[in-house]
Amino acid sequence: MPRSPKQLEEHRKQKKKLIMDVALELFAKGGFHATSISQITRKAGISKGLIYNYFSSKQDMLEEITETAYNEVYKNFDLDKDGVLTNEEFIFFIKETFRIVRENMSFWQLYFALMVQPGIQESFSEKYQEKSKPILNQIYAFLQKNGSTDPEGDLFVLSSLVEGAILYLVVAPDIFPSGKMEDKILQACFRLISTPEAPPKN
Amino acid sequence: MPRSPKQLEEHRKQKKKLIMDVALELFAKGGFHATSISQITRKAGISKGLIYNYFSSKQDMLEEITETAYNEVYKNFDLDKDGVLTNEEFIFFIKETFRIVRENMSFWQLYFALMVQPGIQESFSEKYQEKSKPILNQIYAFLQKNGSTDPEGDLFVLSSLVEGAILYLVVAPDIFPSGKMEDKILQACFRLISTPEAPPKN
DNA sequence: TGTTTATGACTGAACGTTCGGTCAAAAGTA
DNA sequence: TACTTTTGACCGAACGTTCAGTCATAAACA
Repeated sequence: MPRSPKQLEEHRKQKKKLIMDVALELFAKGGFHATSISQITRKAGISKGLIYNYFSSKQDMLEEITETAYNEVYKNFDLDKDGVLTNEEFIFFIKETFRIVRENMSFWQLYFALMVQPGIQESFSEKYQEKSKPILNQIYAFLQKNGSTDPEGDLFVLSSLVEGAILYLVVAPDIFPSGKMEDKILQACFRLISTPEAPPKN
Repeated sequence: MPRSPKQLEEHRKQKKKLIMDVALELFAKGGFHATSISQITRKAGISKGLIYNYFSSKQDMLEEITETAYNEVYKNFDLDKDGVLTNEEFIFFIKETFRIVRENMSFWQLYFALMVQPGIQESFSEKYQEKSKPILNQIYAFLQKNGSTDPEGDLFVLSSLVEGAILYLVVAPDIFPSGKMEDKILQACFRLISTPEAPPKN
């Protein structure tokens, strides 16, 4: 249809993105199995067959969507890796987390669905753990630096708190007064990481 | 006539429970839409038709399962209602929560799936909120008693922490060293509810 | 003309659901 | 006791429907 090979590739890229965006939204809202190819094509304004010019199967589509989405997510987490996190960087990290979740609600909805029901995408949990490991390691080091005697356990507690809050944000975004709650979670984090002897001045 | 009505009813009750147990497990593991009636009947050792002597539809089955399961869950939460929670009762409450989750893993897996994807069971989230409201109210009062200046916000933070931990417990039960982590969560709760001026002796 | 995107009617498999019918067991009858 | 009647749990083939995926064809460029 278009002209040069360059333009061609560009066009394919855009079409693929359109399909993936629509599919992600429908998968997130209704679930993978409950969403039909026809629904996707209807909403994307394309034909059924075209899907299979871009993806080899519905399953493949899901995998490409999750792969792309969490690459998108994690490329935003480039705190300088060399040193251990400062307090400011930790605050930034938490705020970034909430910002990213708020801007990719559909993905995070799908994320929880795939976490809870691993049968839908076999390797999702493992892949995700792998991707998030460097970040968790930084938090781990941050906890050690802050005098934690059980950084593993404290990391778990912190993760629970943040993941729980994200779950609320995703499940009930209109109940969640996000500005205030972000601050509350941040405060709670500092309460949890500070050693009992020396409470933080923050 | 044939069997006595008493015997009959008892038998029906048991059969229904068998079907519901099997279905709950499969729904939890594989998801509602991905689980077929045939799978359920195969695992329960019954015929396809029998399902429809006990339930009017697959959807109805899901609704009866969730209704029964969370009645089961909440009947165990009978702390004496009159007064405000003591510290000991609060500790008991958290420990009970984890115990109940550990003993009903399948339900809680399904719970998260239905929370994240409300399309599967329309009224689930609302029904669940209604059931859990009295408990949350008790915690709310407990937070007020403990000097919280923002019990609403603190309740949210506490809920996030506990729900996040439960999510971990459900998603990765073998990674979660449950004994230790329960204690950690409990400690974290007390850190969060204590006023900054007067840290708890616990 | 040759190449590639795009279409949508089509297919076979699998799904939830239905229904005519079977059968073990209890109650009635003698 | 032995035979008949009556019940409802139970079965599984078959139904209509929906699904993911296919393919012959057309349209739009080069």
